[in-house]
Amino acid sequence: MTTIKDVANLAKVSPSTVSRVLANNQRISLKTQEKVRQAMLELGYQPNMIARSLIKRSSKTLGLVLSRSTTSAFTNPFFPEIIRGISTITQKFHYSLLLTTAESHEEEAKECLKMLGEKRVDGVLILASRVNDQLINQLSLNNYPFVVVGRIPDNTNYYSVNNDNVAAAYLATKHLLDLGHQRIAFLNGPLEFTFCQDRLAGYLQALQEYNLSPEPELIKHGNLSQKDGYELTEELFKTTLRPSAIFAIDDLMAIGAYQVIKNYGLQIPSDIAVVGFNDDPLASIIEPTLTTVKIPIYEMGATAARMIIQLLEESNQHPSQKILSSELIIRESSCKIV
Amino acid sequence: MTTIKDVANLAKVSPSTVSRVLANNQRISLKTQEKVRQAMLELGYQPNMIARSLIKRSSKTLGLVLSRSTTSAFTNPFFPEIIRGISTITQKFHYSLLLTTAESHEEEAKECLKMLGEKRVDGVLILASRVNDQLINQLSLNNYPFVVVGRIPDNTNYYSVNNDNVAAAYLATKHLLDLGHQRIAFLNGPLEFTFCQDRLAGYLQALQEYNLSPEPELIKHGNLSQKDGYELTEELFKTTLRPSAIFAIDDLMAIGAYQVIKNYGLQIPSDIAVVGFNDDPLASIIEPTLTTVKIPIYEMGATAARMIIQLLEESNQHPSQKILSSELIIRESSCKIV
DNA sequence: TTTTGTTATGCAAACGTTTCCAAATGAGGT
DNA sequence: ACCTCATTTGGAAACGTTTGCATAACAAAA
Repeated sequence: MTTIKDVANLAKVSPSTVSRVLANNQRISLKTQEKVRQAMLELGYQPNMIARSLIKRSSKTLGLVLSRSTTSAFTNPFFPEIIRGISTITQKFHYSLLLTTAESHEEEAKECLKMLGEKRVDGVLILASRVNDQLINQLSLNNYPFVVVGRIPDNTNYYSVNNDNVAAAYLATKHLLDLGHQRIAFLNGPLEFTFCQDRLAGYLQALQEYNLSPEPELIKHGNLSQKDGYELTEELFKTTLRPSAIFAIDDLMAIGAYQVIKNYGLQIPSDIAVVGFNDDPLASIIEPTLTTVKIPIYEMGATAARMIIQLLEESNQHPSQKILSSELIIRESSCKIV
Repeated sequence: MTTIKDVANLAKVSPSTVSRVLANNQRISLKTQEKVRQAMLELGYQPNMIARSLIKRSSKTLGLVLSRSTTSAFTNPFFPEIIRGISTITQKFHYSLLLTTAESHEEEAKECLKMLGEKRVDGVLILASRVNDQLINQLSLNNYPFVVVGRIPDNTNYYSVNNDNVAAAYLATKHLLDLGHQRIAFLNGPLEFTFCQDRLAGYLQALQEYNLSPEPELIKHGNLSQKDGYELTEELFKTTLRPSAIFAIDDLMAIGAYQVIKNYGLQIPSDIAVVGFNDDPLASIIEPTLTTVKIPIYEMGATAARMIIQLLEESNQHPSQKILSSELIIRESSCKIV
């Protein structure tokens, strides 16, 4: 391996000088700079980041743990997109990204704390927060730098990036109300996730604005899967009065609803309108194409990454919450019934 | 930060002893082991992996670069699945995974060599190999440990994991031939990818077995996208004699073909049968459901990870190629015409 | 020439581990 | 009690950097 000493020897200077050239230190004469650069080139020198990390007490690495449970990340386009957003920024700022997967939330927390404790990463990005998240507590207890993608309940005193779940769900519901629908079912996910709470809030807010009182039998909870979308819709269809529209908290659930609706020989949107969430690639391919809310996933990842890097590099930061806005994409599944 | 010295002080032993307890060295008396463990617990000690990496000359980290161009990784389920496979194994063997994204193949190569040169990672996993891959040459030139997921042209003298592309494409084509199809179009990807070459080979092999000579106008090349699937199928439909079946090298292309077929008012599979590749979640949702080849993506990732870890930890390894078999999943798009 | 001041460079310590080698400890045999 | 030998422990160097401090080099002022 070629080290800084080899370069120093070849350039006939001390290692310190080489180090300073590496750091673009101004107090090195142009002559020596040139000499050193030449030597580095000649030897194909690349600094050892491990050694640098040790003395700098910073690995210049961010941690990301993908939990299987987190919004069923693995079948979801969420996952690759957010990584792309994060990665673009980390690269731009010469950071690395350490990735771990976990099968459960407990494991996710464990991995997170381990990465930080072992000094492998300088900070972590947390995806999708829950109502009573021990991990968040532990992180702030240890003063570990972190940014969460999602909303943290109650306490706003953290760094976070989120999309406007309340507003988006409100808009989606309003869209259905404006089409004349009165009985709008809501297929929700587990309430332990704050985004599920928020989208429910948006849904309720829209109903209220139209002076409709929410009907408990129209609000169902399940996992964010096609299967649960299917089953919950079947339940809905067994109620006395069927809904005329379904708002699903995830496109996959909407797909599940599609299947039940078709099984019943009903037409979308004339018999039942459907709106999803996430703008899964599926949404524009399935028939009829699915109206859905498009979240700026890439941007959220990028923003979160920028935020934590800033937090790591500038001392005078204080907690901030960023909210990015989503967009309702209207497609066939909720077009006007002519 | 609590270091090994703090533990040593508290346990009234030397740092060396603590280190040995950490490494489960047998030559430490049970008494001291107990003392040290107690002290570690009390202080909540976690070893600094950076320091360890420096002296051990190993970061216990694997590198993975996802290139945008690589099989259009980002819209593809390939990407999350292979990461899951890799990550499961890295965790099991106490390795980490360093992830980078790149927008082009050149950038991918650059990032790869950088991670290795800077000693951030001990070895890398390369996805989807190309016909004339400079990266592979550079890696082996530098004696960097790597495993490729895919097939390397010509030279077999590397570590690799692949699925049985030739056999799988052969089987898929044969399946169509057995259904009585004679004019089977093949929507292929860029021939610079070895997997495209291999699947073409399988297709040709099946034709040959049925004494059919391949017709150039039935073999089209494009990118692995829905858009190109659409456009290539439109081209196909302008030929004198339309194909009676389409074999697409990727499900997304098959979806593109679906749209053209439907635009022409034709029925799948009665007018035209379609077979895809990859078993994208879409395949089982789209109507009619799509016959496709299911690749053991997770297993490929896991196998590749196991392979490189073995290569890193055991000195007496020599290059080996593993081939995992795929499975043809027959669905509505190619069922028997009754 | 000497002094002063600035600028460029080198020395050595430090980061938190691991591991070689030597020393201390203790048990068993005389 | 002493010696031998095996076992357990500690001291110190090493990994490849960065950086505070000191000094060398040199130009400008006296």
